[in-house]
Amino acid sequence: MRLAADFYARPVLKVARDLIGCIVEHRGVSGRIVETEAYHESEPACHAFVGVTPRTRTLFGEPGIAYVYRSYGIHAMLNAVCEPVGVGAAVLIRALEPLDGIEEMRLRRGRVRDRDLCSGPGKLAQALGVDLSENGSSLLDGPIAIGPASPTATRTRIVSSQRIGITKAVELRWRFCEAASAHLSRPG
DNA sequence: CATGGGATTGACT
DNA sequence: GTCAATCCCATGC
Repeated sequence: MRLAADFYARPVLKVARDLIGCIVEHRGVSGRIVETEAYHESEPACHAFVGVTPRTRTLFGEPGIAYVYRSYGIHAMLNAVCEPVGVGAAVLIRALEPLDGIEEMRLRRGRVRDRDLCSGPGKLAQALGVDLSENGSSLLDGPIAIGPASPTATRTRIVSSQRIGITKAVELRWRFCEAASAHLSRPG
């Protein structure tokens, strides 16, 4: 079961918070989301701040598609596009707790502690095998799937903090973490 | 067409 | 703690 389009067609801050605990899956490899960040066209840290360009076109597309881009020439970053068509906004998936396909993650990630298999946006994209060709693909029926959090899971405490690695709009506390998780990119 | 800057990571001192 | 890798693309001439 996957999250539906109307889940993504909401304010990006709400989606970022609600994605904590949800399950990302790609070709049999999956993990539980423990860290996200929200980005919105109204603030300069968001790629969409500059308007529609070849790079940002995906961000303005249908809610529920993937925005995948290359960071620092090396790493793939996986985002879920949010808000109505025409609004540039997305949630960056920053860390996962590995669930399925852990052996495959180890093969792709090399010799690291299991808690570091997906403890960062570049790491999790590598562990899942997500690449730039999946930019614009649908999370509703494409190769990357996001399913709801388990209803039986114990309710976890979610904390917000400043986003990581940006130089603009640093004051916004648009990062969301599962406080108790051992799989964060950095402590909450 | 040339330039510069990243929503990062891992290796190294 | 410091620092380089590496490439897409936005910007400016």
